[in-house]
Amino acid sequence: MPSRRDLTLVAADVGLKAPKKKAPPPRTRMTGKERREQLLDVGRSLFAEKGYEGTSVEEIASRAGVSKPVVYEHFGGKEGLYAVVVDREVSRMLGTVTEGLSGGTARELLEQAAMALLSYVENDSDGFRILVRDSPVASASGTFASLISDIAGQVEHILGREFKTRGFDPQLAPMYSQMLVGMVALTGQWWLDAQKPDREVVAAHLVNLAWNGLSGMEARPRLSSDKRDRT
Amino acid sequence: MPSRRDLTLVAADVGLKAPKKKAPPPRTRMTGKERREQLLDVGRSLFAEKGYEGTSVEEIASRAGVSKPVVYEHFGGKEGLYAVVVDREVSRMLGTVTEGLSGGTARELLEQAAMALLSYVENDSDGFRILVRDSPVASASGTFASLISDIAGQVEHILGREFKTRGFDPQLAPMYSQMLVGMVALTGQWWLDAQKPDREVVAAHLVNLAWNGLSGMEARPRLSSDKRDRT
DNA sequence: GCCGTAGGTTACGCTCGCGTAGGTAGCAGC
DNA sequence: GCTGCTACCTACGCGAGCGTAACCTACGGC
Repeated sequence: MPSRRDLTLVAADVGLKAPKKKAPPPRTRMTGKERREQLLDVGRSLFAEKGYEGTSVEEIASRAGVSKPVVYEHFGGKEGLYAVVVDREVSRMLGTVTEGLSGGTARELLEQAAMALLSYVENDSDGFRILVRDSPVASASGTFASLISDIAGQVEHILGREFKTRGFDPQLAPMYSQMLVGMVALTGQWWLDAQKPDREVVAAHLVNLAWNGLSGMEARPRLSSDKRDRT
Repeated sequence: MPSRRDLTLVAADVGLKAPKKKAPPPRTRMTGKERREQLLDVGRSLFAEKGYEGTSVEEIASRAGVSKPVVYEHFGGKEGLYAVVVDREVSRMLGTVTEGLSGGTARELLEQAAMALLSYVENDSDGFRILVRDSPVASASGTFASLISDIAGQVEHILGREFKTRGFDPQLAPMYSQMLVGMVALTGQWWLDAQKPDREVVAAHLVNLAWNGLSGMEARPRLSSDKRDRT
């Protein structure tokens, strides 16, 4: 038996790789941390593309240029990896949004939130896709609650406060949170597909509907932070 | 047709034990049509509960009190069954909504649509759950488009017309469709979970936000068709 | 009463994908 | 140069689940 394993490193990249879109993995040796991050990246991308169940551990490993046990070494399994990916993505999204809020009037806050959220969608579209999809077992087990629905729960508090000062029943905040989040979420998905209008334009229209309602909609809405003239 | 069939029919309706989880299979013999309908019912319920991939053909068959090949006989496979279930559900939903529209002002149409949609959610919650979930391979293949997003496309036309008469750019109709549909869809999901307010109340608030916007919201909105006093 | 057919069954083959056992290559540090 | 640790590998066990082949059975027509 030839024990010169380093040759396999050379031979590997020409290898009989999986179907189509495959780049020759350089088969590098990384530190634990590096590999872990890389696996998270690869996993995020694949989960976004094919969903949790549609993604196999083997594919993740192969895309990362390693073999399955490496994944199990780091995350204990598919669900472990997924959990970390989702957790990171949730906080990344919430971070992006809360960071984007600089205060001001309610209307301004709304605009800022819309812009921040669309930024997240644009910059981290894979993450957004994952959040929008239903979770692996969560949706199967017992009550039906998507990740976004959970996230909408986070909005309750902000909205609840605003409701109170405006004299509305704060008990209704959850419901309105769902409405607003649903509005943004589906629009975000649609926007990802047909990337037609710029982020600012989408945000302006989003705010237009949410703030003015159908009855008071402006034909060419603009964000208050925006100086340009747009459709 | 006078027949001993009747006996099996009597036994058959015992087989329509949709609500509960498991029961000893009564092992009835049905006609092709009956079995087909039953399988569709069972399939709908299971797909709603566990999603497409989470549901096995075996489980469908067993829940219907038959063996697997029966399913293949009728639908050619899991995907075939799913396709029929989805197709029926889409048209059932669209039917419910369009039926609920009796015309009038834009505002009235909106109210009617909201009420009709919530009726659908209430009466056919399994179907709604399926529509809200992502499709089997559709989401995996190429571009990302959920069923609801497709449905939102149907709304474009109605909205487009309204936009034209109101002097808005009808090119923007798709975007606003997504917003409105997303709003209703997520609210519907949330409502299924915590069945808190009555349908009329949810509809009233839905219309409140969609029509008046956050800036002009009423604290205790009512549908114009509603005579009662509500929160 | 016989028999065709609709409705159904049991029993398999096969693939995919999860998770694991057990071994190998390089890079410390003494 | 041996020891040992970290990163990584090949190779398998195994169950779930799709789909099929082949056989069974009761009912209703003639």
